[in-house]
Amino acid sequence: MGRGKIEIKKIENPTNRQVTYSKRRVGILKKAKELTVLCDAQVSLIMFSSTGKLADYCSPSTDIKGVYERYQVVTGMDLWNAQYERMQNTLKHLNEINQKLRKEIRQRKGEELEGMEIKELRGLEQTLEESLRIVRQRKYHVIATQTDTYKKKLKSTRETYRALVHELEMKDDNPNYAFSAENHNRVYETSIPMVNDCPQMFSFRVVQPIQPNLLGIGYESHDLSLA
Amino acid sequence: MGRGKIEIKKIENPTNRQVTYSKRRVGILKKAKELTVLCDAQVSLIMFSSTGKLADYCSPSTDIKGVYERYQVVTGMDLWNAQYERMQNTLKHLNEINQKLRKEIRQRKGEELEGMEIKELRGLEQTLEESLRIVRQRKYHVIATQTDTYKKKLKSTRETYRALVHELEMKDDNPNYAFSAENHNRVYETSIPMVNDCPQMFSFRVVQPIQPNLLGIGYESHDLSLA
DNA sequence: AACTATTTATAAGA
DNA sequence: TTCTTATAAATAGTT
Repeated sequence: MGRGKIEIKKIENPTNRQVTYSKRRVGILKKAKELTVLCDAQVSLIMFSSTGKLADYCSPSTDIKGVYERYQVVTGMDLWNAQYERMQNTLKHLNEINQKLRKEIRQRKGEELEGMEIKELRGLEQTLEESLRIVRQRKYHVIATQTDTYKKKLKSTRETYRALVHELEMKDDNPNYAFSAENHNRVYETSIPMVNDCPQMFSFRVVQPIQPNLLGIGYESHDLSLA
Repeated sequence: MGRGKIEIKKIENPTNRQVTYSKRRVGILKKAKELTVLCDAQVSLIMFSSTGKLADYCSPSTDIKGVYERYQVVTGMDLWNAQYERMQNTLKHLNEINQKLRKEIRQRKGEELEGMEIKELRGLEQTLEESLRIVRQRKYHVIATQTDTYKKKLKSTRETYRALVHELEMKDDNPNYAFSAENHNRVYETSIPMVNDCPQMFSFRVVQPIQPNLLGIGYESHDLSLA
């Protein structure tokens, strides 16, 4: 429909192609609109030119999303539902695991024991005894290790101190007195924080804290609710 | 372009509308194909007639999903990604929570204590002691309740028995002896299962089972790995 | 579904 | 790009 008939194949001249695209784009958009109005149809038309420019039309009775959803329903083609459902299932599965884990923790805490048989209660008691044994053992191990470390540090500090005192006595008549005094002071500064670092080391058998939940991370009441 | 010019407004006659739709549908599909070939464009055309019938075309260089995704990218319009990302985040969040729960359980079991300070270890020890106390208390409560129940049943059975023996003596000379004997037997049959139902009731202080994990549901090693 | 008079779209040129 | 215009193509009304 023009001055001459054209063959329907790619227009190689880019300028020509672009011009034809512009003209025909207007034409097809007009056709889409007319079809919508005349025939009460729903039409979605999306075009990308060879240069990547977008042009689109959608009947006013719907929108792109609506058209694609309807398309999915009619064709049975699956554009997103498979992935969506897969995620939904994973979510459900994760939630179930979550519930089981919480229940296990609650029972280990001694909550929610109502439904348990004697046999189960004895099993739970036993696992708790075992856990307690392991934790105590670990505690004593850590205490022993730390005590040992601090003893060594203390001994080393004492030796350094003695050496410096000795040095000081040797240089008592020396004019460089100030230099030795500096070292002297530094020894005391170094040893003080060692004691403050772990005050409970010297009282671990005396009093147990009264509050039940003094544990750090992992034992506070996390905000575990879902958004 | 026909015998007469028509106004672009809805064709009220349904037959006429359907005929026009059929003709124009063919026309616009042809236009879409020509545009694809001539101008090297990507075109997606989806139409629903007023009766709901679907007709569509898509350039062979792509597919519906591809066009749709490209459309999203170019327009910045968000059709599915928001929901998708929201789910992705929820999934991630749930996984993190599960990891924390697992860690708490492991620590309560006495595993993974390597990184813990003395203070934390003492807190854990304390909570385990408290849990153990509660579980024991509960166990004794259940045992006491059950023992009580069985004592009462036993007593009631004994009384029934005595009453029947009494009845038997009273009717000793009676010709209906067979009837009384039946009742007599039934009393024994009823009392036997009561003892078998709960054999551990009479031995709960004697021996603790050797296996550490005799607990029922909630304490087996669940398969908690994700699919 | 086919025909065809007419309208509409558009290729080529300006 | 836009306008013009000759011509091809689409299609409304008819059969």
